[in-house]
Amino acid sequence: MPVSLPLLGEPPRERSDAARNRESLLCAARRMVEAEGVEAVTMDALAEEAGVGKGTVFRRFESRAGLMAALVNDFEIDWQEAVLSGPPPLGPGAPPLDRLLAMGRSRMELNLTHAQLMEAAGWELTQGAAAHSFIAMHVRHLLGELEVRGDLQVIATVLIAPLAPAVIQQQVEHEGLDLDRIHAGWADLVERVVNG
Amino acid sequence: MPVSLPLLGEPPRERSDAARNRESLLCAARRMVEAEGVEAVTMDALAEEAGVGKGTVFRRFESRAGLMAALVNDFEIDWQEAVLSGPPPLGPGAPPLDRLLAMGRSRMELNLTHAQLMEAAGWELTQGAAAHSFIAMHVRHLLGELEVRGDLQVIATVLIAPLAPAVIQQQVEHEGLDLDRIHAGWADLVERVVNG
DNA sequence: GGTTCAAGCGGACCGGGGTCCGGTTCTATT
DNA sequence: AATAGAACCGGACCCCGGTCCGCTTGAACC
Repeated sequence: MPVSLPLLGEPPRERSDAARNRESLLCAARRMVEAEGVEAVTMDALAEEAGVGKGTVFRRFESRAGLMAALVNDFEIDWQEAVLSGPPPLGPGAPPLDRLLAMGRSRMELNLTHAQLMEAAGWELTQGAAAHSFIAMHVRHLLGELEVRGDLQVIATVLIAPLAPAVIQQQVEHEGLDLDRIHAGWADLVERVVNG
Repeated sequence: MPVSLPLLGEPPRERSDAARNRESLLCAARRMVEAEGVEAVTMDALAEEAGVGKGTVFRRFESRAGLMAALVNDFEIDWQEAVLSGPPPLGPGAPPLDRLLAMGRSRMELNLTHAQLMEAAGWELTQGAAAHSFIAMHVRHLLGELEVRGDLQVIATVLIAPLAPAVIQQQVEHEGLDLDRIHAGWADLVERVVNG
């Protein structure tokens, strides 16, 4: 009979070989993305590159989207870190409006840079929810400080929607706009909301 | 020697059997979507249901996304018709702000109703461009009538982004908001832009 | 009606995502 | 150290989107 019940908050630790494989897979994936682009990262090719079986890849990451999400997660963590405790105006210390505008700019750049990766990660749906909820919370907070009235939950979502990877990519690659102009338009709208 | 050169504007008409197969495939696809949902529409299953070979399906519609786009296109045509010449406030005859708000509401409903179909059609990227450009033009036009100052191209895109199927679906299905509330938030933002 | 040939047709085939299960390896317990 | 059993491993297998190519058919001109 087991002496200690498994604690709820303590998932049974990952075995050492499993951890090794996870690292190996993530490294291989990053290498392949860097060298040949996102589309070249086939689950079979990745397994071979990392020297493991295909089943292992799926065991670790559930799906291709899950793998891509794990890659995106690194950037996401760094970005959230920068927002929560980095230097102003993105981080704390600057006036709320400046922080909001800096957030938009920074997010546009991040989403444009990793648009393909995010799309492959099924961004709009699964993982997007987590990232979205962080950004939405941040934006609601800033809107609150700016004493904006109204349904902040919906307003935050509406302000965030134009930052989506597909939207930015569409404007940059098919409409020939540059980030400065896009951001200026978005900032214009934000200011009207705040001053309205 | 051919008596008449093929006129440039006149693509060599579709053969009758080809036209028959196209209709047959579209009908079968609509039936399957209705009965079993979008995901059940496999290219193999569709071919069998329509009584044609798989190659024919791809000849007609290029890809699964192309097929879905063809299905979406019907609704899209009707909607554009309603905007261009339907009854107010969506169609012409109402004040610009009323038309703009009605457009948002109507589009939200359309996008929510056909969210799965639109996603399967690769909405955000290919076909989305055509639909987007119609909506964007319409919104720019209304913003112009409302004498809104600024970069109308970018502002229009920013106002349209929150209407995207994925965004609406996310709010309705994962955040438990209803369309009335979402539309109210969007309308709030639009009014601030117009009055700002 | 006969001839011609581009257009259409269809199913065998391929590559990639995802599943499964028998064999192997790690770790907790004694 | 030995044992047991859970976690892990890997590759054969399945399904689906997409391609290819040899055969068929429709239509336009004689």
